[in-house]
Amino acid sequence: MSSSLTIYNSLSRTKEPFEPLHPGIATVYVCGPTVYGHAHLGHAKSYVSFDVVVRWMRHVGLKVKYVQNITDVGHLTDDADEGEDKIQKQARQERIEPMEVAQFYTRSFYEDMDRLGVERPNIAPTATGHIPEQIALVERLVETGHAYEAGGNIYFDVNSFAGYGKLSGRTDQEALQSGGRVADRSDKRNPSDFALWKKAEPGHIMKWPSPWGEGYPGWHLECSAMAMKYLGDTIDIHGGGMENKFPHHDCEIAQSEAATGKPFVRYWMHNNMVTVDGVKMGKSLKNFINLKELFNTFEPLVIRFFILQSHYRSPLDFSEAAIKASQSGFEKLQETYKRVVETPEGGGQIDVAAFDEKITDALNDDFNTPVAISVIFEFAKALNGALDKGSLDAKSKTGALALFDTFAGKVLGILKNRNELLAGQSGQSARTLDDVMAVLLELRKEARASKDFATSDKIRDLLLQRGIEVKDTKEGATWSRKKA
RNA sequence: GGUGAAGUGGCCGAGUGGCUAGGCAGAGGUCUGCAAAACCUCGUACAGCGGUUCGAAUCCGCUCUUCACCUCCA
Repeated sequence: MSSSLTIYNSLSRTKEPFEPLHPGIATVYVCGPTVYGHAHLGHAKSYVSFDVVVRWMRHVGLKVKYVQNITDVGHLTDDADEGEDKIQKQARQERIEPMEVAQFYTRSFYEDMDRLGVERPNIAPTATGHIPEQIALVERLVETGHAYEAGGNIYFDVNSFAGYGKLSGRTDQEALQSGGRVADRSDKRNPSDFALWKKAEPGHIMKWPSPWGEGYPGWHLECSAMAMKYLGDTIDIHGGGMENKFPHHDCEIAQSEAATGKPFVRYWMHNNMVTVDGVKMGKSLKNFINLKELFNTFEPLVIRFFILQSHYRSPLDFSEAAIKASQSGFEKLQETYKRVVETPEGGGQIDVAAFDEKITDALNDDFNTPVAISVIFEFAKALNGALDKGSLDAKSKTGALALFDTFAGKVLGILKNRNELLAGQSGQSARTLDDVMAVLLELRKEARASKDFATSDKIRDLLLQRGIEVKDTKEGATWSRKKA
């Protein structure tokens, strides 16, 4: 009947059937944000995408253990022995403690993700909270000869690990060395070697004692240490943004597999970037779209819907026109859902199962949310056709609502809360509003019955001016709040 | 230079050997007192040039263009 889950594995560059290491349980690690600024649209694309990944796996019956870190050690602006800690820099600019920066932006991040309907990970470990684990991993690598000390820093010896660069395809050491910038001033044996632990320079605030003196962990270390701590030496899925394939993820593979001798990750998943006018959006470029600002113009769920209308592995080009188009479609789906809820039971029918299967197939095919959404649109069209005839039978109505609740709601998270949709809000003021609206619509109905269209149109127009839209249907007039 | 990805109708955006993607915008129609909403109909798109094939947007080659990564970044 229905297909089973396949995932595009960045490591093999093919779609593979998903078979977790331990049947029925999926371990998932996704690179979290570095908390030194507010979240932007790029974060939204990544975490909304993986939110659907997790939600879908849970829907198909897997028990998912989802870990997403918070990077609160601000790594350097480059991998050489220069540059400033990003969080420390922000702290200096804001004249506050580095940890205050991290806490502030961590809260900000979750605020934004909550509004986007992104479910919280099961475990959200911080880098600063796992310094001992990171030190232990470095010690293990030093003991096994995969790492060495030089000038107070500990580096991973890339030549000690066969297959370094297998994820990014960057295995040509000659090419890796061609940059040459690092080689000039570093103690590294090989320019590709990367820092596991760095000695704290004078003035460096975020530092910890270690067997090698006061210092701080290298950029790539925390993910390996925390993923293995909470999910085991071999994890099922590791996700993150494409730009982290190299060097970050290749380094994670090297240091983890060198330490354990076991495969680190079974399925690598990488989401594509958000672009603005065709150019990548990034923190270092000035073109990033701050989510809090975007939420002033568009509902968070519209942003989520916009993101899911393209595939996670495709780049998403941001433009106001594109989001507005999504908004129209989004509202159309909410309206259809509302119509189904409110429709009387009668003779109309719809074959829900066929749509259900198509959506399931789409999501099983590497989480193809755009296709799933297109099927929901087809479903809505079929439903509206049936509803235009006046009713739905009990089975069709129940099935249709279940489809919406399951796929649009539980899995994709693009369905408004039913109460919000139906009444605007619940509670006494809403009931009062309903009563008042009923009176107005009754007056308008009487005016229309006596062909006093001047009055009936005036009621409609005045309401519309205040954002309340009146629609005449076969069952009488209905109203809804319309956004500006 | 190296490593990857991609170029689809007005816009966004799936698909990937033959069978309608979908959304938005636009045109016509049904319904309506008029609207709105909904529904129906309408676009013969796949960068270019060759090749493979009965058949290619989909495979192969070349060309052009774009983007990402190779320094922090979801």
